[in-house]
Amino acid sequence: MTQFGTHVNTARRSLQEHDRRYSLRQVAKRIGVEPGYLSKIERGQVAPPSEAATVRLAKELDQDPDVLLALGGKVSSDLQEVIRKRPRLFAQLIRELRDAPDHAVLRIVREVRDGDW
Amino acid sequence: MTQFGTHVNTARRSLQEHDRRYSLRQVAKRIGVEPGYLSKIERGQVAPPSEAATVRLAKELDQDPDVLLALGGKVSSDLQEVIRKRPRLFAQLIRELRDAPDHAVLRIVREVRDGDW
DNA sequence: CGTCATGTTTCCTAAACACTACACACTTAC
DNA sequence: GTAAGTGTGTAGTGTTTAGGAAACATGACG
Repeated sequence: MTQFGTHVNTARRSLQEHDRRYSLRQVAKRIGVEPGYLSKIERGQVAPPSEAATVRLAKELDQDPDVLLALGGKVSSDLQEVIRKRPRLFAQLIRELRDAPDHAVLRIVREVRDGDW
Repeated sequence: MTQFGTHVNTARRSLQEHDRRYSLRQVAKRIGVEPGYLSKIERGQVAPPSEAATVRLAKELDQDPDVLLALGGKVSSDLQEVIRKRPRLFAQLIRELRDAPDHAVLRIVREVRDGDW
């Protein structure tokens, strides 16, 4: 289950092809972790990093933070906070939407965005 | 920030009034923790318990698990799983609904429940 | 009085989490 | 050919999580 590592490695190497500032060492330095640690992360030798480090990594590699967090088995803490503020409401909504097809959820997103409440 | 403890204590004592099977010790035994631990939980002397223990406690005290988890600063792992399976979609939806009034969210819940996709 | 049952206090800990430090081997650039 | 840069391996660290064990104090009951 190290989707996380391979995903990061692939993304980084793809950037590295055109820009040698995306070596493991340089990326590690920019996101503020030790090279050895990032190496192990990419090869799934350790668990995915903390939320904060994951988000920095996602930004650095131009990835969607929520997706990368998900690959790391996490959910963004700001989303969790939204749920925790109105647990009954959001729990019900999310469970209701668990098996809904993407397009149905998307339709709701658009509906809400066009703010007709 | 020990909303959790006082909430549990209040709920338990209110049950205890009419039914002495809801002493701290007996509840602790039924949910499978040591009395000393539950005591500390109720007085906020330790952090809220794990998700599993919180859910057992909620059921025992006839409380909504999602609400009690929220008071403990947690979000049910089954909800997290739903989000992690389609992170972009659900992240967008939840952020969109962050500031929506309850009745607007409820309307959507009903809409979805009446399954018109 | 003795013995339940109640809640509380103190002390301890095993496991998981999130990393750092540093030495190593190999390639590339000049 | 050496200096710089690349990725990797081994070992160890501090912190947090999630409790358990056992003794203690208090009150009610028969």
